Amino acid sequence: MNISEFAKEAGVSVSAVSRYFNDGYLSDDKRALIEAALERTGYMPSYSARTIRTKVTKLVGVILPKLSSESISRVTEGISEVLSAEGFELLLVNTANDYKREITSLELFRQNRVDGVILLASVFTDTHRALLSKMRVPTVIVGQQLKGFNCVCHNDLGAAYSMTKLMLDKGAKRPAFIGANQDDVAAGRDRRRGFEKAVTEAGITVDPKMCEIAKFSMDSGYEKAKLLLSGRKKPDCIFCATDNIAAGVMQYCRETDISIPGDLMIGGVGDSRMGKVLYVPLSSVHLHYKTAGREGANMLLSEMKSGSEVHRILQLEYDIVERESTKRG
Amino acid sequence: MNISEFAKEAGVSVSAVSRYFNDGYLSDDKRALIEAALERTGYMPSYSARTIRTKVTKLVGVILPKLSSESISRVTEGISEVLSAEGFELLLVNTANDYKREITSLELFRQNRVDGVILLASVFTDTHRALLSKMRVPTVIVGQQLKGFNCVCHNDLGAAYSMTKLMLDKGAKRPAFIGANQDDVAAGRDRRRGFEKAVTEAGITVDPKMCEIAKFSMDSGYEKAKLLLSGRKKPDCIFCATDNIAAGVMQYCRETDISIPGDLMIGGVGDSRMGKVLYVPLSSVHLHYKTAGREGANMLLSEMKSGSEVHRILQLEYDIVERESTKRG
DNA sequence: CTGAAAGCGCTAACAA
DNA sequence: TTGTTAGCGCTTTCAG
Repeated sequence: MNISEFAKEAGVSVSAVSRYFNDGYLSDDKRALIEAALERTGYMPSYSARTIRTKVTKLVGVILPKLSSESISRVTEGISEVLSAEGFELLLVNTANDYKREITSLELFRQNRVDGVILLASVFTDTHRALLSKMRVPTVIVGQQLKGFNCVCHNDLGAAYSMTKLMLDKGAKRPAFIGANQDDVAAGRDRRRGFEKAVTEAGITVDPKMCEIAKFSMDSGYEKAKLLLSGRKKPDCIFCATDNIAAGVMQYCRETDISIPGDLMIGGVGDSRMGKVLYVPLSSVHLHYKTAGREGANMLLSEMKSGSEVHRILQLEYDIVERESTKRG
Repeated sequence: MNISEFAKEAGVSVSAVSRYFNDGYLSDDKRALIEAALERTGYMPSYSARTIRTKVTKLVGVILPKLSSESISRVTEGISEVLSAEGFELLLVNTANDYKREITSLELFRQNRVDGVILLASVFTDTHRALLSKMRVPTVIVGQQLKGFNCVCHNDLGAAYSMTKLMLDKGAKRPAFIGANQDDVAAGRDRRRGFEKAVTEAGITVDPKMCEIAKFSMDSGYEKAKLLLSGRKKPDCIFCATDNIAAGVMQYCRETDISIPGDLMIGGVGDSRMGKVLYVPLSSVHLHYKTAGREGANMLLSEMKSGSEVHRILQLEYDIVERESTKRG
């Protein structure tokens, strides 16, 4: 059933029906007539027909690298909360860590189909940048800071610095690092820099042999821990760029009877649910993921309303959460 | 730029352009002309205009109760994997455990906007059922079994039965249960029935005082564990309807020095990542969440293709994963 | 193989 | 307030 059939059924004109659904002027009689017919028929206007006229889709494209990650799903939850309150739906693209799909989705969203885009990417290539600057819909990047674009990000450097400093202040002398892909500026590069800053400030020289790069997984953390802890110079603390990596390290320590925090302190980032229930509860840095999602959505919302081209960067702070894994002395 | 402007730019007719994008007949010359113009202009056809004619949105609505749950995100990942391979995008609605939003989203999807719907709900009311039978687009329910509708579900009863039996076979005599909301047929009712079946079969009478209902959270598991373990009749094993609940129980045991599995065996359901790294690794039942998502998507796909009205129910089996928390003798 | 033209269902300008 | 009507950008007959 379309609007004119429905109008006939209701005994009113098409414009009356259109006005009913668009807060237009309408007398109470007509309104009642329409509501009665609505009850009878269950008519609903077609979104696409509306979109073709108004150019408004009430859809926001969300591009993310994976779904089954605690941090990403928290961000998405924040996004969803704010946008759905404003009547937007999420058009979700899970790129499964495939850069190409990030590009094709951006391409897909570039022209039409959505009113705005939120991008949660880990690595930005030149292709990303080129495409992003050609976007014709408002776009916000969450979780990374990219000059010249709207971003909501975390203070990754500060988070890593504080966590490392915490362990150093407790007397650690041989700090080690297990980080993430350095092409990922936030979780990779900045967290490494934070670690290095704290170490250097403590008057210790950063030893490249004490630094490993892992994948975002427990297994990878386990492997890197084995590498670091079976060398001759043994670390007395390990800063891990994510809680997942830290959990892997802990697994290894458990199997090899390395006592935590006695022999080795461990610190992570992300304050995941898992960290709290590990066999030694994990000290970590709480990052405000859900808030990042909310703020990203708010930024997008105001961008969509104003249509302005001012770029803004919002950096969220962090909280140190100390648990047993660093509780020495 | 619209199709006719673009056609002019390319020096071909509107229909040629349309055919280019729709695998229609087209000579190589025109094809080349169009591709050249595409390069120049970056033109992309409008989805809504296409939809208004073809009635095809290439969108699937996915309704879920929350995002930040390991099981749900794994299901969603499976859905996304299959559907995106077929060129569909996901229109995601996070109802935040609000039944009303489930209803309004179903309502929203009922008529148009999406080509199909996948529903991950925990509780079905009469309103759900009424709305579901009025859906005009193919719909599949994942994670629950609802008579008369397309479902992909788990063998929740069997999973609970096997986990409980495992503990009973190891000599447990005073089994306890911490379950979920009984209105949730899968995670609530069926898992309870599975527990009861195993207990009864072992010649033990199910003691209602040994059964508690928790929320889907660690904290709630902790509280219920306190209740069960501070009574005078102390359980020697607890079957928990979810790993999260089990993690809470374990927290309590750790604080009160109850030894696992010596004093108490614990079994969960879901085989979450967390279970593996708990201070006592948790025995659990692996449910094939990602597969459930994939199969749900496949079912929807074939439903959308055939337009048939045959209802199918697919039940996936489970795997027991035994870890330390039940390793006795 | 090609192009002209008739809609798809809706909104909004315009005239009443 | 109301109703009529001209498009929005596209697909798809239909006649060539």
